[in-house]
Amino acid sequence: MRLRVNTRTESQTPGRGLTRRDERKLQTRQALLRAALDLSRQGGSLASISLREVAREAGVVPTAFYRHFRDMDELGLALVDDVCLSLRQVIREARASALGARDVAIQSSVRAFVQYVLAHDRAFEFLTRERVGAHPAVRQAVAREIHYFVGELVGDLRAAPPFSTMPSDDLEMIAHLVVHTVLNLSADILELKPGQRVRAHELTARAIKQLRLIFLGASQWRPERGAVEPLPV
Amino acid sequence: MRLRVNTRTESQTPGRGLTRRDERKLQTRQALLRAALDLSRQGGSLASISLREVAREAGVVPTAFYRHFRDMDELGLALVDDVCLSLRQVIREARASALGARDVAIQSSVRAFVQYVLAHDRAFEFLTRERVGAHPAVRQAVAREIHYFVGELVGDLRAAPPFSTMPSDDLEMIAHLVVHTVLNLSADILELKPGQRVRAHELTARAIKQLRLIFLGASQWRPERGAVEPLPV
DNA sequence: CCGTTTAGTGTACGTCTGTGCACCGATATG
DNA sequence: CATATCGGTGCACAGACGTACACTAAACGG
Repeated sequence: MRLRVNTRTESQTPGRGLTRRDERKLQTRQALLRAALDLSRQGGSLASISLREVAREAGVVPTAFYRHFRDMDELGLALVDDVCLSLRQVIREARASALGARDVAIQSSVRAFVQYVLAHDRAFEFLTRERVGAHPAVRQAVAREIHYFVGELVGDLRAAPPFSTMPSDDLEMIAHLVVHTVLNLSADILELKPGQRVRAHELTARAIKQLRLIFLGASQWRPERGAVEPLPV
Repeated sequence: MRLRVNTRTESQTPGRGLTRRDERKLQTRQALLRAALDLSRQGGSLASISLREVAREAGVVPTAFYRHFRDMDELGLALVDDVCLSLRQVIREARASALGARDVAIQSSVRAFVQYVLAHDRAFEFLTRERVGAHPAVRQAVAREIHYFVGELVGDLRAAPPFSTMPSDDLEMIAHLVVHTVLNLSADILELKPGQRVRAHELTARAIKQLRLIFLGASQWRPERGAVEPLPV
């Protein structure tokens, strides 16, 4: 049963816009993506859910799946793109507000981040899981996204006093550490059952301390001593 | 076709020893565990392999599986125990040798760790993956193991000068950061294709720097400034 | 020695899976 | 307005899955 919305041939998006068919197609495509996201949440991972389940959840017959994706692998990649796209927006805002005074900024932006994680829990859960999940291509896509994000943080840091004179290697090393500390916080928080807000606060407090410690170390960091000899083996 | 090894009724393990049956059983039990480990490696995760696959790989008929485990979930838990047991030994040695001079110890013990990871790649790969895998019980088991390990590191650190006077909270916060930095290194290295030793060295060097930075921060850490106010929300 | 126990076998089932194919009907297009 | 396009449907199939059951034979304990 499908409602006929409008019989008039109105092309609300004049020249380059989507046709009604394209619009419909995009709609079920996103229904499939959403279904996969939801199922992979309760099912544990992408690898443990089936094409048929996804189609069923999306309200579509199994074979219709192929009009959008070749297989579950391809859907996985699309899902990474989709999730990361909507997340970048959100992260960019957080970054923007974190460029103030150092010490107080750590606390406030970590808290903002935690709020983002809780608000977009399905997305973060998906990423943390598929980062080490079964599909190599999906893993790489997530890794690329994280790398990209580390790069952005490097850019941000370079603007601040202690980092402006630092070699790129060291800067990236620090950004990498920061990002993974935060991702780790995210994973820990998402592991909690819905009721445990107290525990979430403990975890957040710990992460804040960890970041403070990292920035404390960074302020004392002397690049030249950081040289590491090659492996003797 | 099975060889009859010995017709004599010899009880080589006199009183408390295993009977021949128990011995046989334990043997196929470990064949099942090994099969699951191998398959979960190439298949991507425990969740994406089947009971039948495991049985096949172990060289037994599917229904024989039930003589050892109720289902794949239970095997997963057993596998965590098994893998962690054999790993603790190895880690304990690494810990023991890391209690020397601080700065040089970081470098050498990280390198030792990397060697351990490469030598026990199947085990580490399994743990990194199932840490955020599909089975909640398995996830918790891995988390418990990591927590246990953090505790051990706390004990080690307490022996050294800058940490002996530090509150337990802060000490645990630092140990947690160290452990996860190292786990992260492990995950990154295992993601590499077999041929990329150069890249492995880069990753190791970065992790060494990160740990140096952490310990640098730790040496400057003032506990009283670390207080974090409760969430306003 | 003889009866009991039990790890592993073989067969059999119902269910679910991915996917090929022919088809429909709404939409787009010349 | 006639025609071509194409997202979604329905059916069919072979194969893999988990698991129940009856069974065999080797090792056990009295």
